[in-house]
Amino acid sequence: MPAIHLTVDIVVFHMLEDELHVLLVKRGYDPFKNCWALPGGFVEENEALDDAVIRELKEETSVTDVYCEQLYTFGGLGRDPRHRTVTVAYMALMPSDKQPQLEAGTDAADASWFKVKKLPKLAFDHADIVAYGMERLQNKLEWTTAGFKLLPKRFTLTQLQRVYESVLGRELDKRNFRRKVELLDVLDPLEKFDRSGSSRPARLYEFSEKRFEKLKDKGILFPF
Amino acid sequence: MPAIHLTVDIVVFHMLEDELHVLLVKRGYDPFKNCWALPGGFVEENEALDDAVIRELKEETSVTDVYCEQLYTFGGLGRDPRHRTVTVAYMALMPSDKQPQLEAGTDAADASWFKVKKLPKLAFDHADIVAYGMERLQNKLEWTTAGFKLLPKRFTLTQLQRVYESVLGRELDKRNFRRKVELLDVLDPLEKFDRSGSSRPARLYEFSEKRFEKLKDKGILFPF
DNA sequence: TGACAAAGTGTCGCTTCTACACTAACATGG
DNA sequence: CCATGTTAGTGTAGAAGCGACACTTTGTCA
Repeated sequence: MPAIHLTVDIVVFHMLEDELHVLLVKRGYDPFKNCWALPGGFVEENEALDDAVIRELKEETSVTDVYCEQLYTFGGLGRDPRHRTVTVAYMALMPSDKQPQLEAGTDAADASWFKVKKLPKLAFDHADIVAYGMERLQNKLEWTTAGFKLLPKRFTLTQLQRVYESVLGRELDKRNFRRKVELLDVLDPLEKFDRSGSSRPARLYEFSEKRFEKLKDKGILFPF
Repeated sequence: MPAIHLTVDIVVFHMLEDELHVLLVKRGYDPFKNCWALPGGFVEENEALDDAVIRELKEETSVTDVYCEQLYTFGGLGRDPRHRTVTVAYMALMPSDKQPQLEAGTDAADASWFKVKKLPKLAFDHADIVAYGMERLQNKLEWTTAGFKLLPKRFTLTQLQRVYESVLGRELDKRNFRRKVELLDVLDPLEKFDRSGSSRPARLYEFSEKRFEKLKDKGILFPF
């Protein structure tokens, strides 16, 4: 059967200083040597696609247990100047309390986080892949709990709002946002406060999977 | 690089007698010989994924120019009992005025349409793929013009409503449905009527791509 | 020409969305 | 310890959209 090379590429999203970032690695080899690219690599013969993603993520960030989701498969001709390569793109949502150790992987000389607003030129068609990932993330934000997956276990409502603003690319009204969140009734308020700022401390919340399941059982859709 | 076989499989949707149907082919070879399966086949080395879909569709139905969209890539181990096979699933929307010539293709002994409500047992994980396609179609119906792509060029409002009902799997209120359609303002009413029934003839409409583009320019989302 | 069958048409109450401004609580520094 | 700065936290009113609901019109066919 035809010699088609199969890879996975991963758009890893992460909140840093209230802004959405994407993980990029600097390529150590040709093609596109020294160019920034998405983390990823070849799928092994006895490895499910999802497992390849988990493996690559671990190799590049030493992080496990993050939310992953398949985006799209890019299979045009001429994507890779050397071989016929088809790539299955994924996105991953890395909570901001996970501390990824950005390690130079086997085929990556360097790795770092870039604001989605200010990405460098990317190798292959990776700019398209990031754009697709952003679109998917924006959509998912509105009817799933994807937003919480970018936050630490305990977070303030303002932090949550910043996620939505940074992903959607526009400012939201504080009172409307909080009303919607309250109506959802999926957050457990804690008796703890975030005292890291230099003003009034904000209450911390936890996302409650249990309450969320109840909503789904009732057939209530996510109104974000 | 690893010997991974890459295929495409296509969920072809079609309206027959006001009901949503899916095209299936009876497999002529093992594995799953004589079992019903989705049309599809191997991707060739110098062929883009989208082109492979177009080719397969033409081979199985002799139909060209239908709307196609990638769904998801199924890449688990053990999908195919013989080789490691990854399949990129697509869906196609075939308008009900296209007359597909269901031809026995090279690897298909027989082909026919099945109601989505009454599918036979399917080969491989094709049942999962159809389910995924249905979900996608249901979602797209609500915020895109996918519904019109299953209809002939000229159609009645009742025909349009039947598409929505058959895809969504529930009945809709005639007046509410028509109000929404009217508000959308993307249909051109014709001075022609459908006289095929045995009662009051229904006005025919055409979907207007031009009007739809205007809506998008204004930033108005599709409220279906 | 009468019976049948599908086409076509409006309203009202309810829910949901957006726009909008002030007070409360804590930290910091003089 | 008090004044200042900064973010947290809170409610309402008007507009728009949604679902539920029944009857008249217009053609076909026997």
